[in-house]
Amino acid sequence: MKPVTLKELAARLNLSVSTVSKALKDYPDIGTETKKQVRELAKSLNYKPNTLAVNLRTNESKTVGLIIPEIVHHFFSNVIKGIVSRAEQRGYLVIILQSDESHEMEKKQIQLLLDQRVDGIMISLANDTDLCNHIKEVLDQKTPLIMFDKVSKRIDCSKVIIDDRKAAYEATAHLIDKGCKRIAHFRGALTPLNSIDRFLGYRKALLDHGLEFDPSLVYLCECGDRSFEEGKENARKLLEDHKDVDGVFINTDLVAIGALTEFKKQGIRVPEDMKIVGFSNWFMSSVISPSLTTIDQPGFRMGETAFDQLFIEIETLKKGKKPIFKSIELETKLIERETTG
Amino acid sequence: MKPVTLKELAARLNLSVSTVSKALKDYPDIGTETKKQVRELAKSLNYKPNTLAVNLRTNESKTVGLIIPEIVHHFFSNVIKGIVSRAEQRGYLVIILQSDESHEMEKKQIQLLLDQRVDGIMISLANDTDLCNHIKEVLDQKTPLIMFDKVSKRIDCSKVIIDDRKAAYEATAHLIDKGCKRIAHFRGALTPLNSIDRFLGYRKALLDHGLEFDPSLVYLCECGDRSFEEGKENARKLLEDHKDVDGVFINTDLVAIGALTEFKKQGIRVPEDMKIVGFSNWFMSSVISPSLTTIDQPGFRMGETAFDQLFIEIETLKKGKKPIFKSIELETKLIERETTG
DNA sequence: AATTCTTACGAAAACGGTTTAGTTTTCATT
DNA sequence: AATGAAAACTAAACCGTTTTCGTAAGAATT
Repeated sequence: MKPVTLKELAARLNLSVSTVSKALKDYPDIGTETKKQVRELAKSLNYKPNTLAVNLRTNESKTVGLIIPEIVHHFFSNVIKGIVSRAEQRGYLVIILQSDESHEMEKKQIQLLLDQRVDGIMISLANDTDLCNHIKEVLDQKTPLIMFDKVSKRIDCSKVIIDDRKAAYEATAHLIDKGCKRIAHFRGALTPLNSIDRFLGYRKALLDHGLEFDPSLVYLCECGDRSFEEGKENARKLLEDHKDVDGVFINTDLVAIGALTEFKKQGIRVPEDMKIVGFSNWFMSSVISPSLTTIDQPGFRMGETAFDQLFIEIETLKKGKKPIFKSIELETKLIERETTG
Repeated sequence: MKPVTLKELAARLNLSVSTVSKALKDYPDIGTETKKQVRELAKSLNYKPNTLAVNLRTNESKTVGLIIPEIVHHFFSNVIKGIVSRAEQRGYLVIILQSDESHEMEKKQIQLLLDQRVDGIMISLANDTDLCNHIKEVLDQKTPLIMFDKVSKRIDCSKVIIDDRKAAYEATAHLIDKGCKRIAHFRGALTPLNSIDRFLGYRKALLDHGLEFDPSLVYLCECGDRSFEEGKENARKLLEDHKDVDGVFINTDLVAIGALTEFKKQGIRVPEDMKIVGFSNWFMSSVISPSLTTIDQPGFRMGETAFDQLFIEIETLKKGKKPIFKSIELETKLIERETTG
């Protein structure tokens, strides 16, 4: 019941292991008749090369690693899907690890992947990661690395991102276009580059359009498990603090939907009295009523792009060349729906 | 810049490769002084055993495969999370593949995983899978296999499931308890065992409680991408066809939320005029208004359990024993909320 | 007839560990 | 002095491929 090996094929055909190996790989120095025999026997015995041996010999594992902060998350699961689908096309397998937004975990997992000799690593950083020494080690080992979504400026590697600042600018400008005069912002956590940039885009849009930037109109939310509740709470506070607000740009759709729920509950008419723009284009956003205007954040495509770039770098490295690091910026798109109708 | 090998350590210490190997693995026949030296050098040179070589020699890869129909799915991403977390604790890595609900894909991916020599496989079947020859091959190769959620009776292996029939019975009985006299059911696709069992549980509950089973009250939905819309459509049809229905048990929360949305839109009061029970306990269900009564389907725990069982079987097999196949049934729980309040 | 070219195959090293089966040295036992 | 056992180490096989470097036989060239 042992799996068939080259050795066994060779023995049965009275050939050497090397001849059999070459025959199967279509080397030019093997006779056509021999090749035919070898192939037939291989097929009939259902021979499959032992990947473990091939990996050792060729020094590549045909697997890549993926580290994300949280698996159960609409955006990230789309990223996973994009990566997995592209990897499969190229004959690569994907190992997934979840950092749980913990810097310590991230460190361990990078070690795990390096120990496993993966051919490349893709990572979206945990919120609490700012020191990136553990990441540097990846580059030291010449293992190709792609950062996506939550990246660090301090690391010299390829990145796949969106222009959060520009997208947020567009979202806010859209509210202004639609006639909003006093626009609030529910921002994300303080450390991630993402939410900082979205905040900056929001502020710049205000100033560029001659509106005052009022820090008291900026509300914080962690955007974790309690996103929906945070949206409601922030909406409640906003209505208490500021009667004159007529628009709000919100860091994440789920928070936005929470806020929308609260607005409706309190009898605020959306979009007449209050316009809302979210971020991420979660599928529920198109389905609720009123449907949510939002920024489309292309998770699936980000995954695809990240893997494609990783693949390029793996191939380049195999040829002994030095890969060129790229920062790829994916287009976001404002999706106009009823909350700004 | 080459990674450090045993050979190099041996050369530096004037020892043989085998001594170094044993020293690092704490064999009893190596002197304490030698062990100390070896370990110190290994640490200072940052020696890491080459997993590829270890894998070949020990004939295990310390990786397991996971095949699911769809990654971007709340239930499955919870399963993934459960599996990944448990695997990591045990020093295993998880390779993820998505079958896209396609039997053909499933076949290819199983081959991929077997070729990769994973130590075990976990799978939730695609909807269109009924012939399971491709699965049999896994067992032929003595690769441990766990089926979860969508399983097949035809395969003799360990399974992790819930009692869909019982859960559906409980859901329906709850509606009856709350005074419903005429209860509809939005069922899932026709082939998966899951939705069949939920349907059967629904019917049995009706009959056991002296209510008539009326096939025209059963509506079909695919429960794919269009779930929400399907919920709305089915709700619309239901209201047209049957004025007297006062309760509905729905195959999936997302469909239920769609239906709820439609009911509200048409001025049907929930729960006064219409009571609803969903299935899966999606996080949105607790957050919408009125919040949705549902059956909690423990995705995370299912993932954990599936891996735990896989781990047991891998270990058993390593010892040369034959694993005992178990069918593990996880508890579901009725979560009472406002739609049956 | 001697030389060179092809053609078709095989031997063996290599990948980097693990493990079995020795081997040598030392020391205690009879 | 002969025997035995324990301690500490090594040689070598092995896992299953890949690939380099030969080599033998026959064909073609001079």
